Amino acid sequence: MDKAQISGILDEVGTLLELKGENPFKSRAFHNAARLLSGITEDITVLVESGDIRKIKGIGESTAKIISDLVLTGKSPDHESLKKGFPPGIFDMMKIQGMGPKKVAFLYKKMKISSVDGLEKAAKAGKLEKLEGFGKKTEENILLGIEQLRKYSSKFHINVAEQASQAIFEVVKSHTGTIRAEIAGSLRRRKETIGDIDIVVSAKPKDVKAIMKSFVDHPSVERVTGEGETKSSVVLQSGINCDLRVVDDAEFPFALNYFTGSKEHNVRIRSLARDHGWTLNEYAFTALEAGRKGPKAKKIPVCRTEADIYKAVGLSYVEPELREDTGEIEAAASGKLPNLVTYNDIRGTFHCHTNYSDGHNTLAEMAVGAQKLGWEYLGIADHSKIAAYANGLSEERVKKQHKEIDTLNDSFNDFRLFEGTEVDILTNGDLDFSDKVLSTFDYVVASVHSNFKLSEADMTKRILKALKNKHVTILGHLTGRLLLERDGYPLNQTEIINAAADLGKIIEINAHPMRLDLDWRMVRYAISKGVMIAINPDSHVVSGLTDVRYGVGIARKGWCEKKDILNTRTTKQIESYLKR
DNA sequence: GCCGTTTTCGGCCCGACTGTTTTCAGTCG
Repeated sequence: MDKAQISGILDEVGTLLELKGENPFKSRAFHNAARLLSGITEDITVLVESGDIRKIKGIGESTAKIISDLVLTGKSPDHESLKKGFPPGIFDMMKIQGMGPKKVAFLYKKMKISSVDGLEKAAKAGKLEKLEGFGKKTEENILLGIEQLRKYSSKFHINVAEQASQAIFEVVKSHTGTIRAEIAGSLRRRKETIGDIDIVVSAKPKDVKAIMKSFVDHPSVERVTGEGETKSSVVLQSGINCDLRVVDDAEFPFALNYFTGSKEHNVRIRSLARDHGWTLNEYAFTALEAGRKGPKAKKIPVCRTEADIYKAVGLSYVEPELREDTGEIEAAASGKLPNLVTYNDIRGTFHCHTNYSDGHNTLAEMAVGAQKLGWEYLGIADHSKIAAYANGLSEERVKKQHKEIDTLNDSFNDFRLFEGTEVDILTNGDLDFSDKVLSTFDYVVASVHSNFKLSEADMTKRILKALKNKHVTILGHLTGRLLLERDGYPLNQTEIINAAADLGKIIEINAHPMRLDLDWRMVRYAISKGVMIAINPDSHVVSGLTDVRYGVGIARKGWCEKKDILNTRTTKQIESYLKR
C-alpha cells in the first residue's frame, strides 16, 4: 500500500471520529498525520521497518500503529472497526456545502440516510424541515449544495480561477472607498488548483457598504450566498465561490495573512504568537489575559504589513507560495528560506514550438518576442517526424530549420537561439530520430505523445530506455500523478527521477496550462536527489507569446532554489552544459 | 491523539455567518 493510500485512510479515520462525535482534537490528530505523511519523501516501508516513523513530530503511538498495519498487512483493524459504524456513502454527504459531521451523523441515525441520493430524496419530500435543528432554509440549502456538488465536484485550475477573479477584483480594488485590496487564499499561494477565490479589502467603516454592494452586484456574480457586515460570499458564473472580506486598514495585514493561509500555516503562526504571550486573529495581535500560562507577554509591535507580522513572531517574511507548513516555519526561524525563483529570473526557455510544427509564430517572431521579455536565449524544440498531428519535422526540414536558426543567430548580439527538438518516445522506448540526426541538435527533449494506455511498468520501462539515450538532455513533460484522470499516464516517478539522477538528465515536470496540476512533492524529491528540473509553467501568461506555450521555465515561485532551475542560468552556462 | 528547557496533565487557533433558536450549535475557512 502506498503513501497516498495510507494518507487517505488516516483522513478517513479522522472523519469517522468526527462523525462519532469524538474529541475534535483527536480527529484532528489523524487528519494531521495524513497531511504529514503525504508530505514525506522517504520510503514509507523503510520508515515503518526502522521505527523512524515515530520520529516524525505529530505521528504518535496510535497513528503509527495504523500506518504500520497498513504497510505490513494492507489492513488496519482500527480503521476496519470504525468503518463498521458508517456506510461509505456518508463520505460523499460530507462533501455537500453546509453538511458537516454533526448533521450527517444525525441524519444517518435518525433517518437512516446514508448517501447523497438518499439525502436528496428526503429533502425533496420535505422530510428534513420537520427535524429538530433543521428547517425550510436548511433543506433548500442542502438541495442547492447537492446541485453544486454535482456540477462542480472538482477544484478549478489556477488559470481558470485567475481569469474568473480578474474583473470582480478590479471593480472592488478601484472602488473609491477601497484603501488596500489583495487576492488572498490559495490563488495567492499559487496552488495548482483553487477551491475558491478570497478577496481582502481595507476601507473606512462608512465605505464598507458601498464596496460590498459593488461586489455582490457585479455582472459576473451568479448568486449571492451570504452577505454580512464584513463578509459577503457569491458564486461566480464560472461556478467558483468568491468571498470578499472588508476590514479596517490597520487590520489589513492580519486579514490578508489570515485569509491567505494555508490553514496549517496559520495554526503554526498562532502558536508562535502564543509563545510571545499574544493571541493572533484576522484583525490583530492581542495580549493574552493575565493569569494564563505562558511567558510574560512582550510588547506588541505595530504591524503595517505582513512582513511586520512575521517579524513580530521571530520569522523572516514567508512568501505566500511557501505557506503550507511543509518546513517553511522552521526555515524562516533559522534564516534558511530558499531564494525563490521569480519571473524576472527566467533567462530563456527550452521547450518552444514554432510554425515549423504546431506553433503559431515564425522563428524570427519567437526570437523577437523572447528578446522583448529580456531573455538571453530561446530553445527551439519542434516536434519530430512521427508527430503527424503536429506537423512534425522530417530530417530534411530539420536541416532547413537549422540553417535558418544559424542565419538568425548571426544577426544577434546578446541573444541566441538553441537548436533543439522534441523527439517522440516511441512505444518501445526508441526515439523518433536516429542517433546521427539527434547528434546535430544542441539539445534533445524526449517526450511521450502516444500510446498512453500502457501499464505503469511498461510506461516506466519505455521512458527509462529513452532516458538512457546519450543524446537526450531533457525528459519532456513528465506528468504528475494528479493528471491521471485527464490525459496523464501512469509511471513510476521515483524510479525515473532516480535514473535521471544517475544519468545527469534534466526532467521537465508537468506540461500544459490547460491540464496543469503540478505535484510539488515530486519536485522536491527530484531536487533532493540532485536532479536538475525545469518546471513547465503557464507560459501563456508569462510570455505573452502565443508560441512559448511549452516554455520549460519557472513561471511561478516554489519550494525551489534558483540554483535548481536550469532556466535561471546564463547563456554561457547553458552552452557549456549542453556541450557536456 | 499528540505534545512538553516551564508541563506526563492540560492544553490544543479563532471568529463570522447561518439558521435555528430566544442564547446557541454547526459549519466554514
